[in-house]
Amino acid sequence: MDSIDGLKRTHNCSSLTEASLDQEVVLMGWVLRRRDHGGLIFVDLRDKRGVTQVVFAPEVDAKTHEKAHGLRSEYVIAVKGKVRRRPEGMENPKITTGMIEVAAHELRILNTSKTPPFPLDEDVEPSEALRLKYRYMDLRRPGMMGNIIFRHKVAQAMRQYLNGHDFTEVETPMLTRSTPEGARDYLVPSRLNPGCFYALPQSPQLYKQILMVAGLERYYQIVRCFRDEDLRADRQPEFSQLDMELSFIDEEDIIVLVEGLISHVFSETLGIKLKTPFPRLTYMEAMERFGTDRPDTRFGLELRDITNIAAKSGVSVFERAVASGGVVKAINAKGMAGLSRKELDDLTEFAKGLGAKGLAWVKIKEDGSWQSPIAKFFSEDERQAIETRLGAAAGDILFFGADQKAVAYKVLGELRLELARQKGLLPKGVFNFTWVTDFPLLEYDKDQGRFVAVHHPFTAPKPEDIGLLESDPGSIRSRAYDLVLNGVEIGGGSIRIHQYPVQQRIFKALSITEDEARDKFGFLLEALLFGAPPHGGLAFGLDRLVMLMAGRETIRDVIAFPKTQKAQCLLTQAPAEVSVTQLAELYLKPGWNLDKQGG
RNA sequence: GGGGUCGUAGUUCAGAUGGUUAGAACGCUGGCCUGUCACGCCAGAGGUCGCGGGUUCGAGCCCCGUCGGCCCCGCCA
Repeated sequence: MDSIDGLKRTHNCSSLTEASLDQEVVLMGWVLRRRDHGGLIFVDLRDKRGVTQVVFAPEVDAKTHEKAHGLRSEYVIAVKGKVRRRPEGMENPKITTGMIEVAAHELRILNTSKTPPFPLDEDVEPSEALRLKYRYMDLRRPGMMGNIIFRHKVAQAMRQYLNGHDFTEVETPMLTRSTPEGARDYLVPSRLNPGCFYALPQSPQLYKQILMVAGLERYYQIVRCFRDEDLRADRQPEFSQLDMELSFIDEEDIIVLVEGLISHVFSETLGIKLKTPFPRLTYMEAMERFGTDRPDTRFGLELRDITNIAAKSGVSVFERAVASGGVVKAINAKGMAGLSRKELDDLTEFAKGLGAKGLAWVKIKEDGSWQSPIAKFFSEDERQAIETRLGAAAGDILFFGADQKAVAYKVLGELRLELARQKGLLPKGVFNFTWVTDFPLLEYDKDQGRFVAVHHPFTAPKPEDIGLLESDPGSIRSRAYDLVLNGVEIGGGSIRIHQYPVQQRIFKALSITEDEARDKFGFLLEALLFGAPPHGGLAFGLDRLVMLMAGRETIRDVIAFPKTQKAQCLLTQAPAEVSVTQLAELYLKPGWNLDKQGG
């Protein structure tokens, strides 16, 4: 093993071109591959930036050539040599440095490496468990390294834009208090306050509102948030938000600002010019046309309502659904009448898995007739009416969902996505943004027997709806807005309540008692009494945004050290048991791990 | 809490209906090779088939349990 002493790296492995011919250079990095021809040895040297071919030849330096025989994958080396043009016809157009090579006359082996647990070239994808255990090897792969660097660029572009718009970045506490509403908290016991716990923030919501009361006017923060809920491809227990809050603004100001921000980020990092303003949908429109509040607008297959036609048809499941207050929605899957019986059975199972009782379908045959288990129940007029409403033509297949609104929307909304996936209707490299506005402020929670906030309890109601707060809380619309990208919610926010009496009324509608409100949110309520300005904001899911921009399917690929679905870190083995002494200091009793403690 | 799927060599995978000694490719080790770039050629090593139990004359394959990765519902953003 050799020392780095006396050697200075002069270039990285992507920077050498024909402009550097005949220069003496020093490169340092990892051995990606060695092609040993006996008399001549090629090494692909990789560093953070790229790959450069190094040649070891006896006529350049016999000892160095001899030493290069011993190189193996992932050895860390430094080479000193001369940049030369590759012989005619030996260029490699696949790498940026493919026109040149470095003829090494000095080789230092700075470290050796065990044989990697999985190959670092990206032809075969190792299992995720292995990648996470050896994350440092996984991150060496150019794709993953690229993701991490790209994420940094996105964050920098965000900061650059906001710094230029009079925003101030402020850090808020990680050790905060647990509040009701929202997700389950991660708790941290307090040694100095026996029996008391901090909570890790689900978001800096209350702090950023307090900053507005403080008069900061424009705040942002790229901040870690924690939610102790079950994981998904796009959900980690800790995730990052670009969190923003502004004073003296309304919805329009925020939407315009965010469109500028996103456009700047896309332009700076991907070179893509986005078209603004982004399309907007109300929550109602989104639900009725796409069956979800986060519509993927990259393709059609929109939902249509045929409740009034189906109500009178002889199809008993339709009639029953309508009679019990439900709806009948339909999708026209254009040109998909070729779906096989097996495929239709699978789609039916898919629908049942989402709560549907079944999945009715109608194929429009070439002669215009209906092929369907339920065809016989419809009159000619009803068929006509349905075809007209759905724009149906020969070769189409229609799917129906008849149920309570929530179920019918969900089933057809998901079916729409599933059909799009199966038929390849989800183009890569297309970025369809949609604002969704006019969310309901409250929804009734059957389990708790009370209304709960759809967004959070500090969201302002629409002024024209506020009169309904006591009479019909479920119908009030809020001043909340979500930003959706390709069917993924990447941002959400609202105009907040800044007047004490309004906040009081909302708490009351949420069945939060005055005592409880004072106990849990007293500091905010009091702050509202000291000249709180009108304010509102928005938070972006940074991981999700970067994931979509990078064309990945899970946020784990854009997080350096993510956790598994069981919220474990395979690299560090966190979470882990702690000593009884540690527990005692925190006034916690051991013994809750019933399996291992034998009850 | 629930549903689905996967687990076989270092890696990615193949192993119909249960049947002799569990295979391939890449990687690894040794040898040869002066224009390769997924170098080539020759030889070789490498397996508790996730783990435990059961059925059977016989289990990688069947059954039960369990552990782990992933996807999804609920939950949550």
